Formats: sequence, C-alpha cells, structure tokens
Amino acid sequence: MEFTIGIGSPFSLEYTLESGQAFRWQNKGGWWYGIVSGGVLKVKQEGDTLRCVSSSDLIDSAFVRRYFRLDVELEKVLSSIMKDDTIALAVQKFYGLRLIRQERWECLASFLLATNSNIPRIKKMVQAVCARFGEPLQFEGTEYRAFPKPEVLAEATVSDLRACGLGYRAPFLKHVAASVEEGRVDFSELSLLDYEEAREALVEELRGEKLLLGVGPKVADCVLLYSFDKDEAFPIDIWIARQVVRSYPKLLDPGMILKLAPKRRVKIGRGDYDRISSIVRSYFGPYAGYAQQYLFMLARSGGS
DNA sequence: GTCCAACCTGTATC
DNA sequence: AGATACAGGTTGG
Repeated sequence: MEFTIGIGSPFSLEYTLESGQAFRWQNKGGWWYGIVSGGVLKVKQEGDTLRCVSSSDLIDSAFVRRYFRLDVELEKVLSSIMKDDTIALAVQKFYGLRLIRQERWECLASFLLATNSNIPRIKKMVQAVCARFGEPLQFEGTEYRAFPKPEVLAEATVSDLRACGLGYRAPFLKHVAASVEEGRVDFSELSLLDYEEAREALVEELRGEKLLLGVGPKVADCVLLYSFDKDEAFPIDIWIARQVVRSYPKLLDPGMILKLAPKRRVKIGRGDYDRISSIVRSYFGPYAGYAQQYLFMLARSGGS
C-alpha cells in the first residue's frame, strides 16, 4: 500500500528516528524501513510530506500519523519547554525531533534490554531476538522479522535468549514476557493511570516479588514516555544526568553535583533518581519528556 | 531509607 | 597482545 501524508507542523524524520527512542529503524537508500504493527513500513520525508509504502493495509495513513504523533502541535510543546538558553539551543539544533508512539510490548522489552549497554549493542540484541524468535515478513522481495510476541519469549529457554547476546538480561526478558502473557501486567489498565501511578505500577512488587524483573525507574520512564503518552516522564540515563549537572547545576543541591561530578563513574541510586526527576519535571512542566529527548541529543552531540 | 558489588558482553583504549 | 574501563541500570544483600 502506497500513500503520502501532509505534515503541516515541524517534523524531522531523521532526528526522530536517530534519537535512540526506537531501535529497529534502518536507513537504506534514502528510505527508512521499520517493522510496525506486524508489517513493514518504509518512509521518506520530502519537505512537509511523508511518502510511505507499507506491506499491509493495516499500516495506512492514520496509523503512520498516530505512530509519529503527527497530531501533536510541536510548536506549542516546544514553546512550553523553552525555559533557558540550553534547551533553546537543543531545540534549534534538532528542530523537528518528535517523540513517537511505539507499540507497548516492544517498547518495554527493548528498554529492558537497554540496561547497562549502549545503542549499537541494544540494536544488536533486539535484532538477534527478532531474527531468532520473530515471525517472518516479506516485503519487496526481502525477508524481515516481526518483534516476537510475549508468549513466544515466555516459552523460550533462557539459554536460547542468552545466545542472542542478552547476558544477564535473558532471564529478565523471559520473566517480563511471562508477566505480560499471563496478564499480570495489563497495558490498557496502565494507560488509564496518571504518570506517577503508572510508574509505581511498572516497578511494583506484588507480595514481595517483582512483577517486572529488570524494570527500574529508568526503564519505566522510557516505556511511559515512548509508548504510553506520558509526556512528563523524564528518563534519566548517564548522558542526561551529566547534561543536567552541566547545564542546570542551579537546580541541584551541591551534594548532588558532587556525587554526579564528571569523571567519577556515575551511578544514580533510586533516591537520587527520584529527586532529580521531580526537580526537572517541575522545571520543564507537562512536556518534560520532550525536553529530555532534545537534551539527550544535545548531550550526545557534544553538548554545551 | 541508603550504599555497594555483581551482573553479560562488545568495543574502545592503554 | 592482554588488561581494563565503560556502556541509555537493576538486583539483592
């Protein structure tokens, strides 16, 4: 199925797909290829139109608009987070970067794998899991693999998962897949909660046992921001922590600065995570997550 | 509540 | 060359 979409609001497909929020998009010959909703989609931006070709009728213009959140008036979001020169620079540098709306299960599983790793490796892990366990999809004479369903990963053996290069994350993935498959986590219910409640629910313990092993505050924030429309979520990783210390020392107390000082290996404990999170969320407001995404890009591009 | 070592593995750096 | 550090954190003590 082929179609084009008029954008009519700032959008940069490239910044959006290169900002580390999704791990499976690939640029080949000027087109971006992704696997979404059980099909293949290729997209190319030409000015303010989006040319799309998809393998399935389910992936239509409404789906693509929804996936890239083209309904969001980015200008309004940006003006609401423009609190200072640093964020203004980031916004100017990566103008058109948007948060996308990913599929929830894939998003949860992907960011579970992202712990203590780096983007190239995360991509490799996700790719390996899809290659080994995903349903094959044909598109333009090439085979692609869907992201495997929870029930498939729940029944995989830990050693087969380990063989995908997951390391200690292998048992976590199996456990989380089982929790989702057995309905111990219900995405629709979660989506009805507000941000704070949903985050609690994701990292929660039930009768002394963790519901989602491997899901801490950082992973929970990523999942809520990228697949649950919780725009105030502000995932804090090592890059963001350093950028906040660098550009917003006044927001933090001296003890915190010392603890996160560059050079030292930064390890953010649960208490510090929550403190920093609450400070930056009240500073940037309801769209703090957008600020986080722009600051993340700024940090990775060398910062300022 | 807090701190801390341990955790898989790929890649960079010395 | 072989060791060490570090990466989009989390767990269990």
